[in-house]
Amino acid sequence: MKDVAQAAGVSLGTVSKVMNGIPVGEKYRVKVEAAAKELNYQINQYARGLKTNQTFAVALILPGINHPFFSEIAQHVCQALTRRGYRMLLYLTGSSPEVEQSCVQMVRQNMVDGIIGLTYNRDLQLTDDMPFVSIDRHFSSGVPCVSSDNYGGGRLAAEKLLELGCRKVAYFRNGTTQPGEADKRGVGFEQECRSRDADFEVIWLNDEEYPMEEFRNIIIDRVNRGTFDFDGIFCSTDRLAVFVKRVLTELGIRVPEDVQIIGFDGTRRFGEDAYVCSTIVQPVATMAETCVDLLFSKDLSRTPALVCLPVEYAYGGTTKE
Amino acid sequence: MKDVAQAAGVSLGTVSKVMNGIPVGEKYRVKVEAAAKELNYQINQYARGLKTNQTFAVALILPGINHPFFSEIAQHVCQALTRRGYRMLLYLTGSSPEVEQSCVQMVRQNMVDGIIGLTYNRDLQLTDDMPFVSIDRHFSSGVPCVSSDNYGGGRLAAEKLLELGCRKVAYFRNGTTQPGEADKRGVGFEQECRSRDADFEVIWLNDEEYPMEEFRNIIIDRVNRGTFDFDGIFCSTDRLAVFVKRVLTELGIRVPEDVQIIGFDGTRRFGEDAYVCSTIVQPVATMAETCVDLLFSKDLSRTPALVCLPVEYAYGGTTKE
DNA sequence: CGCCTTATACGAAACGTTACATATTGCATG
DNA sequence: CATGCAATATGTAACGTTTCGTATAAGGCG
Repeated sequence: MKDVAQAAGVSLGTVSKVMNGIPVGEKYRVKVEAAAKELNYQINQYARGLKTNQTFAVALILPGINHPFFSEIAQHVCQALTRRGYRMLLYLTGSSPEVEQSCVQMVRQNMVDGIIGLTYNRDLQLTDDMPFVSIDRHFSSGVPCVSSDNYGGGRLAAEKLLELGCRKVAYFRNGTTQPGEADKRGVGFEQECRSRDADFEVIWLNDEEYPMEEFRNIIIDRVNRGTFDFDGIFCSTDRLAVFVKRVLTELGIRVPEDVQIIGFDGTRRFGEDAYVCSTIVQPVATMAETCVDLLFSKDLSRTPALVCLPVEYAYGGTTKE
Repeated sequence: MKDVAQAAGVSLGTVSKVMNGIPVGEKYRVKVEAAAKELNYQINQYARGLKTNQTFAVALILPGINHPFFSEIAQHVCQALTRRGYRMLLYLTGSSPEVEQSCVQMVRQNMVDGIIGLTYNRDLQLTDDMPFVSIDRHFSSGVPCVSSDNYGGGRLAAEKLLELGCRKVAYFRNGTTQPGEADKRGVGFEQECRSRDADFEVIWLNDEEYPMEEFRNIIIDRVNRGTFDFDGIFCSTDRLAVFVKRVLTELGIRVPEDVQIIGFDGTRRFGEDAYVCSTIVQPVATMAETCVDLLFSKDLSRTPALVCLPVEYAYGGTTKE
């Protein structure tokens, strides 16, 4: 910058103004721009960040990125940020609370302007001076949380299964014991079943103790005992739904003729528009963009604490319709 | 840091040393560490970066992240970087040369310590002072390129198809006209066919002009004319392979009984270990880690210009075995 | 006990910006 | 033509680190 100033015969302050688009005398601006191009000058964001405490960077914290749901979130968050001239730091935690905490730590050091996080650590210490938007997890304090309508999705799943003729339905759930918005899927499902006086059961395996494979044993066990009397299953994720479908098929139980299955997420087949199973579709793109919007809303404290985006049902072959 | 120094009754230099793990008198170290914890001191990476020109950040440039191949790359690169105490900036280009160039630009401003890029822009201007490792694209200058053994993969595909009994095989390719390492898939395929005196044909659609859907028209057209005489197809990507399989199935052509198909990448079904099609598997994890290794190798100029990682064939239902 | 050597903490300068107070310019007015 | 005022460029002091030359303390030896 010093070189540019010298080459253009102006002061540093003037160069600074030009680089920031602050109005400056026409002839000066031209000279500075010429000199900058000539010298291939690149502004040093680290010096700027040091001075302004603005870094034009946002951190995205995710458990991983190998799941379509996560990678879609990342994709849309990244695009939304780029559109606003921001860049994205990606942190992958593997769902480990410790790693999650250390991310927040790192993120503070790196002085990003904000964080968007899909975390599981219930005691995550976030500094109140750091804009934070959470996905699928409602923190106590004034951190906004965006999620899809998990409760409504649960109800919708029950409604669909029952309207498609199921007599006894089940909710299969795996995942962490850490409380999150996703819990409401089960709540909605139960309530809808109750209000319809329908027979239902909940089978919940937390994956701290059991791998998803454990569902296989449970199913086989109940089949053997003759207590596998469901004709409709709502699974907490598409991943689980696909797995359950496979197990049932292996056992000679037909899907969807004998048992109908609905998943949650809206995961599509690779290279196709079709869904991997009948499912409750989360509006991932909208969720991601809402996160970014929220992060940039001027007054974070006066912002809605919980943004709940609408879900919809989609047919994917594991239900009759 | 000033506060910490004051609280500990030492100078800034001493605090700096403690924070960087440089040996310092025991009693000083203890006092400084206590004060730092007390004041919840966080080092300011921007100030440090300004001074040292080391940012402990690496940029990963990808076309997008919605494709399993890309997201796996991102996942492993991120993990490898984290393991080394680095963080990752993610840039998504959508395969646009302009965006790719502007990424390099941004990346220079942000003063990352290096770039790993999967780019298509053949005239990408990279500064020679910036460590750059390329995936699947061999630049002229001293930028190392890591890719899987595309040539060998092409030969392997031909070998497999022919050994599984195919009499006339084809290479279906879509993608950019921009030259890249992936071109060698076709070269290897052709050579293996020639050396076996086998009948083969190449159908290449660049997606600047045609969407992948165009393959449907070509296939239908040839079926109608009676010139669809292949019994083995090697597709440049799994994506294309899956598509072609679907088209053939729609036309009543059985896969793999009538036509066997091999793809490229090693994409797995969602939630299963199985591959989406019979395929040549790229060692994505190794590729990603090699990129990071290369980026950190002391003397980038004396580093191999092209690292070629072994591929392997995997059965995925679209071949007889 | 004093001097010299070695080790180690100190202090100031610098990294590349921005922002504010000050100086300069240009222009209109009396 | 001098004066005053507005507009605009200049110069300088930070921002929070690291680094390096200098000063100080500690320890060993004569």
